[in-house]
This record gives sequence, structure tokens and C-alpha cells, in this order.
Amino acid sequence: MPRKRATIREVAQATGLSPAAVSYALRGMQVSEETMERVRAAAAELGYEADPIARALASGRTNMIGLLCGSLEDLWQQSLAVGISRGLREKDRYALILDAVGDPARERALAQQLRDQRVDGMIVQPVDPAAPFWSELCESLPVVAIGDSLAGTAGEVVFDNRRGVTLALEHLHALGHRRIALLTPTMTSTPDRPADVLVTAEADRLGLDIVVATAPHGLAAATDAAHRILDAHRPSAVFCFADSIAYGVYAAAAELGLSIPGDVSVMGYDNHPMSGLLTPGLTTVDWDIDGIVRAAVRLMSAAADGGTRRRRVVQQPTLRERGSVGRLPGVGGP
Amino acid sequence: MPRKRATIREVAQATGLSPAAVSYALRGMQVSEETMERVRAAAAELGYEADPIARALASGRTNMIGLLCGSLEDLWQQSLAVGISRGLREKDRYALILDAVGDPARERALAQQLRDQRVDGMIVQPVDPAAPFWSELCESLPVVAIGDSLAGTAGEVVFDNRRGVTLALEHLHALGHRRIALLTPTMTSTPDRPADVLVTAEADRLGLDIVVATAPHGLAAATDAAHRILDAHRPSAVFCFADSIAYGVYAAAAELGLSIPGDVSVMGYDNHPMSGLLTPGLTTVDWDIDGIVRAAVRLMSAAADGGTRRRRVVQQPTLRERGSVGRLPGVGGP
DNA sequence: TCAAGGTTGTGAACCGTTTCAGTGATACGG
DNA sequence: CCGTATCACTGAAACGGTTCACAACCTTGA
Repeated sequence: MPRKRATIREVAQATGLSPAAVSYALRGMQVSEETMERVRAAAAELGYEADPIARALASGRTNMIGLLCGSLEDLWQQSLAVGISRGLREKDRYALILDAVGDPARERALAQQLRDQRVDGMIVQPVDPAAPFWSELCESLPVVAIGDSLAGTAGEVVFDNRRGVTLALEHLHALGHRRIALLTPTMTSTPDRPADVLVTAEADRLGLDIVVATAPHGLAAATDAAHRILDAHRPSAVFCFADSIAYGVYAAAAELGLSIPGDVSVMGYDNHPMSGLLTPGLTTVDWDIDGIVRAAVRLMSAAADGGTRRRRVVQQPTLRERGSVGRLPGVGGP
Repeated sequence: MPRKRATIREVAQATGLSPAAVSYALRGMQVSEETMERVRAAAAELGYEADPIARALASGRTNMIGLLCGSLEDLWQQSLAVGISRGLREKDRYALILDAVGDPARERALAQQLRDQRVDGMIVQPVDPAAPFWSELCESLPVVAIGDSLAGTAGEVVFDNRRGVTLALEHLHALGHRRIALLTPTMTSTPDRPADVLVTAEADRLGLDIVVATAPHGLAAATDAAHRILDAHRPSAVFCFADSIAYGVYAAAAELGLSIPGDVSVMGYDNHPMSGLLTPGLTTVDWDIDGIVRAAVRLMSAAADGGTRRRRVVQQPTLRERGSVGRLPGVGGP
């Protein structure tokens, strides 16, 4: 039977000190070297370990960071979450991982709940960056935003999506594609995602014909969506705004008997590790996931420790050419 | 500036009741219907929401469930973690997801830390099921084990690995494979994983020649390991004890210019959604991940709510044939 | 009419820390 | 030798709920 844990009072009793002194000693403040040693010894002896709950109540700090993901159906976001969780653990913090499943309403509710849980800070991939509650939230605790810019955040790891889109579209254009379908992740209620806007703008510049559709992240659902758009529009290329959606295009193409890149080219976005294993390999816009993880963890740690200087890290993409985008006949090649 | 939250005392004052009455009312105990309504109204009015930390300190319950994963490099385990986290959220609990990265020592430390965090229960995929600390742990809080049996757990979702291995090996055997490499996930310090034992036993029965090696879960690392074993032993088939390791075999085969299943067959284990997208599709032993998630969440909820009846759920696998296992020449076909 | 029993509600202790204001003691500068 | 800093430590008040023991009131049945 695991007996009751020792309390700070017992340690105080054992050392002949006050609980306050013990509390200070264990955190290395305001006490003599000798007392500290004595307290440490007694604590070890009694197997004392401060209760995180009581500590949280008294100090207002929990050592937890909320991680609010846009949609964990997305394998890339899964990797991100795992990486961040691991990074935080190395800094002796816990990640409370929550999934907004692409729904702004749920995002709002979960953010609320995380705040109620008294997390020391939040790392978010906003589903609806324009939502007004963010600015309030940022006032009550440090927030680090990933992907989208948020007013009042302590830190931001933003993607140069403009550049990413240009990279992708110019590549498609150079290989002769003109009729392109854009498949962006479904968001329950935010109509013009930056992706749509950026892509259509850039498409205009390049003289491309773009048809826009959305797809959920899950493989089965993405496959359905891809199936529909391939059927309806027969684009020469599909630009997926997440690799996990591109996977759905692969599946749909197989169902329809279309070859990639022979009948349809596929361009991804984010470069999940699995993308290199497909046949053909997925040509995609690569974002350095390790860099993002490191930046997010660093910014969050700094902010949670009080170093409130607002910082912004901009990630630059590169094009990772593999085999899924082909040259269209009728265009002079090398 | 977000003003301070309302406390239970303010609600008490507003309703003219004692804090105790309010506490009871909000949890629907021991008070008249009318009072309850009055309290609810006042709480809504003041925007009162009980502080989870204070509640945890007083009641000893945190609403958090620790989720201790074996290794989150494994995509399948990622899916599992995401699913469980979501399932718990639906029951108004939070999952604290931690990753033992296949290391028993770390597993022990993390389990300890989770207990210190006062989680209401733990769901674990034990890296080292034989470790003695499990039984102690099970005495101090409800534990649900996934995959391996653990002494004293409140619940278990175990896999009939014997059946899974038989399914895989008999399939390989039937198609003429005799010289088989087994690739199991690396565990830092537990030498004979059930997998090894089961597989060698079953292999003996079938008269198969098995060479055993381990591989880490990460794609790059798994690829290296696969590369080595393919190079050294030229098996006719590789049986990977996790799909994520099979992915490494695909990568290694590509590097070596070996075709699947022409030059080497690959058998997976767990059936991650991506496995169907590879070329050829990965033939694998399918475990119903949704069923596992549901069972784990159900058992944990029951245990955490006090229904301590020990329960054991056994999962049965099925063979998911795709294209990665081929018939060896010299064996009569259908 | 009275004892027994069932509802509602109350006061106060408690959960285990942190932190604030303050108390002696010691050191130091003048 | 005195006033003032500094140091090491203490007492008590938070922090914001839950829960236990008990009181007041209302029924009920004999």
C-alpha cells in the first residue's frame, strides 16, 4: 500500500525549520548554504516531492503549456505536435495537446478550457486567426502562434506562404500546367483562408486557371474530395495545401485509373516524411519541421519564463522536387 | 485587461448561500431544485467557472489521464495517441501525452512524473512490461495497459500477437518464403521482446529460417537498419513488427535497387492508413485501431470513475493482403 | 403530541504549497 | 557605540475549492 506522500510540513518538522524556509530552500532562494543542504537531505530521506497541484494553486504556475493544434488528422501536424511535446519535456514542461479539428468554434472553446486549466502558455496553430478572442487571450497568458500571425502574441513562427505558393505555382507553370485544381484543408467556417487568396493572386499573375475546392485531412475524406474534383474538372495538376491531402489525391487517382504524373500531376505542401516513399515521390514545398519545432519551443520557453520580448521567426520554404509533377506535352523541355 | 475570475464565494454572496451550498448545487447534489436554479443563474451571470486547480487540490481529482506511449516515432502509435486523446476529451478529460521513446528507464521516470502530476489514471503501452514498478504504480492509481499484459491493472487491451504472428508467417510460408528476416522495433534494454519469442517459435513450427534484427521507429533510422539486413542476409522476405519499420524497408529497397515484391517481400504489422498508399501496397497484419481506442477509453473512464472491476479486452488481428508479399518461384501457385 | 427520519443548508476544517510582511541577529560604516 | 543594511528565517494569510459533522426545519406515523 503506497503510504501518503510526505508534505512540506513534515520536512519542516524533520529539520526544525518553518515550512516557508523549506519552500525557499528547495527552490534555492534566501537561505544559507548549510540549511539548504540540510533540507535537501531531509527531503530525500522522506521521499518528499512538492505537490504540483498545491504549488500551482499557490503560485499560479502549472508547468504546462497548452498545444492547440489545427487538425491532428494531418500527419504533418501530428509530427509537429510530437516534436513540440518532446521539446517542451526537455525543458521540464508538459504539453497539453488539444485538437481543434479545423473548427473555429471548438478552437475557441478549447482555448478557453486551456486557460481555465491555468496553463503557463499556449502554442497554437490558429484555425481562425481573425477571431477576436485571440487578442484577449494573449493578454492573459503568453501565446506563440505557428503558421499564422496573431495580434498580441509573445512569439510567432510564421511561414512565408507567399513564397511557398510562388515556388509551387511557378514550378507547375514552368512544366506547362495551366489548368490547376487547388485543394485546401477544410475549415468549418472561415471562407477565405490565406491559401486561397495567395494562390488565386499568384495564379492570376502567372495566367493560370485555378479551380478551388476544400478537403478534410483524413485520408478517406480527402480521397473523396479529390475524387470529386478530378472527376469534375480534369485538371492537369492538383495543388494540395497539405501533403496529407495529396495522399488522398494519390488514392483517388488510383481509383480512377489515372496515373501520376502521366494523367495528373500532384503538388504537395509541407513535406511529411512519408511523401518521399510514395510512387512517384510527392513533389512538395518543404518546410523545415525541426526548425519550426525548435523555434516554437524556444519562443514559448522564453515567454513563459518572463522574457516577454515579442519575437517573430519567419520560415522559408524550399521546393522538394520528386516525381509527382510532370511536364505537359506541348511545352519545350530541356 | 481580463479582470479576475469570479470565485465560489462571490457566487455564494450573490445568492445569499454558503460556499458549500454553491459547491453542492453546481454539482447537483444535496440541494433543492429551486436553489440549484438560483445558483446556476448567478454563476452564469458572474461568469463563474470552478477553478480546476483548486478543485483538484481539494478533491484529489485532476480530470487528467496520463498517456504513456512506447514510441511516438511510430506513426501507428501517433494515430493511437491522437485517437485516445480525442476520446478522452469527449468524456471531459484531458490526456497528458508522454513518449518513452522505447527506453525503459525513461518510461519509469515518466510514469513517476505522471503520478506526481496527480493524474486520475494512466493508459500505457509498456516498453518493459516486466519492470517491477508497474505493480506498485497500479496500486496507487488505475492503469490501463495496451498491447502487453501488466500485473494489477484496472484494464487491459491486449493483442493476440500469437495469432497475428501466425497469420503473417503462414502467409509467407504459403507463398514459398523460407529465409525470412524479422525486424522488430528497438527497445533500449529489453532483449527478448515477446515478438522475438513468438516469431521464432512459430518459425520453428513452420520450418522457417529466421534472422532477427532490430530497427528504430524513425524512417531514416529504420531505413539504415533495413539496408544493413537486406545487404547482409538477402532474405526473401522481411517481416516488420510495425508498419513504420516496413516503410524503412521500402526506402532501403529503393536505395539498393531491389524491387518489392520481386526481389524481396515485405510484411508489416499494425496497418497504418499510409500502408495502402505505397506501391506496392503493404501486406500487413491489421489491428482495428478504432476498436483499440474505444476500448482503452472505455476501460479508463470506467476505472477512473471508480468502477474498479478489472477488465481485459483481447483484440484479434486480420491479414490485410496487398501487394508487398509475392510468391517465390519454385512453389506451385493457384 | 412526540419521536424518528429525511431534506437543505451551514461553518469550519482542510488540501499543500507560496508569498508577504516582519523579526532578530549580525555586519558595517562613521 | 549607534543607526542602517543585509541576511536568514518565521507566522500567517492567501490560493479557491471540497467535505465532514452538525443544525434547523419539515414530514410522517403511531
